[in-house]
Amino acid sequence: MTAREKLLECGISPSVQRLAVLDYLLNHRTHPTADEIYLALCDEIPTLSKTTVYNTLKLFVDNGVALMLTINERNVHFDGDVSLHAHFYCKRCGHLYDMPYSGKHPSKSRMQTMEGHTVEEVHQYYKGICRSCLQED
Amino acid sequence: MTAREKLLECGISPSVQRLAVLDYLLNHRTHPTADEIYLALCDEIPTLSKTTVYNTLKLFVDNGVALMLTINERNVHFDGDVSLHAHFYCKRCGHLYDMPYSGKHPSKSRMQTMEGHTVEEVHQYYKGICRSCLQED
DNA sequence: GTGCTTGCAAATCGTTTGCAATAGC
DNA sequence: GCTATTGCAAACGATTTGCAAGCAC
Repeated sequence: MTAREKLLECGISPSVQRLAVLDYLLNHRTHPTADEIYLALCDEIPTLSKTTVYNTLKLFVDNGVALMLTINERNVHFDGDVSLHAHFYCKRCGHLYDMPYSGKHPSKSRMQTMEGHTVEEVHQYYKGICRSCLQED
Repeated sequence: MTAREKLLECGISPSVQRLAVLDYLLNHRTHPTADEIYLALCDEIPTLSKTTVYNTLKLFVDNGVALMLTINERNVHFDGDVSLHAHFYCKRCGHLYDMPYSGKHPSKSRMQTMEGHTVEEVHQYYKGICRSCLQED
């Protein structure tokens, strides 16, 4: 499915800016911050503003097109892969790795109830020192 | 174990301010923010500064006395319960509930390796609408 | 009296807001 | 033309920093 089709499916009108942000998310599985996305797209769309990037990412998160990762307390990171998976955050270099999810998988129906609460999102992450940083020691 | 003993055990000198913050965390399982802790302790310790609360919480997190919860992208919350458990965050009221951890429990030895990374912390949380907010609908 | 701890004030910076300009049907 | 979208500039607010004063052994 193309980025354009994905947006149309969610009822989001595919403006140049929105397509560029979604394309970036789908082609760069680096869990970028809003700022990283903004800087990367500046060349391509010189008039792009950071506000639009923030607006667009919020729209994507609200519509289930992207995930908001709040692992790093300084910046929010975004993930275009909305499938159930975990992350590993390196305290030394700040890199975010994808990891398999190790918890109970929620039932097929997207909505699940736990202790009376309606669960809409499931998050799991690990923190530590990544293998790349460990090699440098 | 008293708060004082806990601090001594970790090699943290138990100042009035540090004891007050730890006491607050252990007696209020509400996952408070730095600001909430500051406001609550202002009466007790009129000279307390927010900087000291931030310094103290950082010290606690670095020494495994408290957990830093970055679920809410606006404020960091803190938890004096460092045992392995999950959280539920209500998108409507912002309340944080304790939940059982549903993933694989890490091995007894505190350090665990996953895909070559050294894991020091494991986090799991859910987001949705809590039972209290659901009743209001 | 030396080193750790505290606390004020200012700075930082990621993010949000207000609002006017623009684009697309 | 009307509505949705964009983007600038300013505001916001949680957290950090620099540094001087205070405390404790």
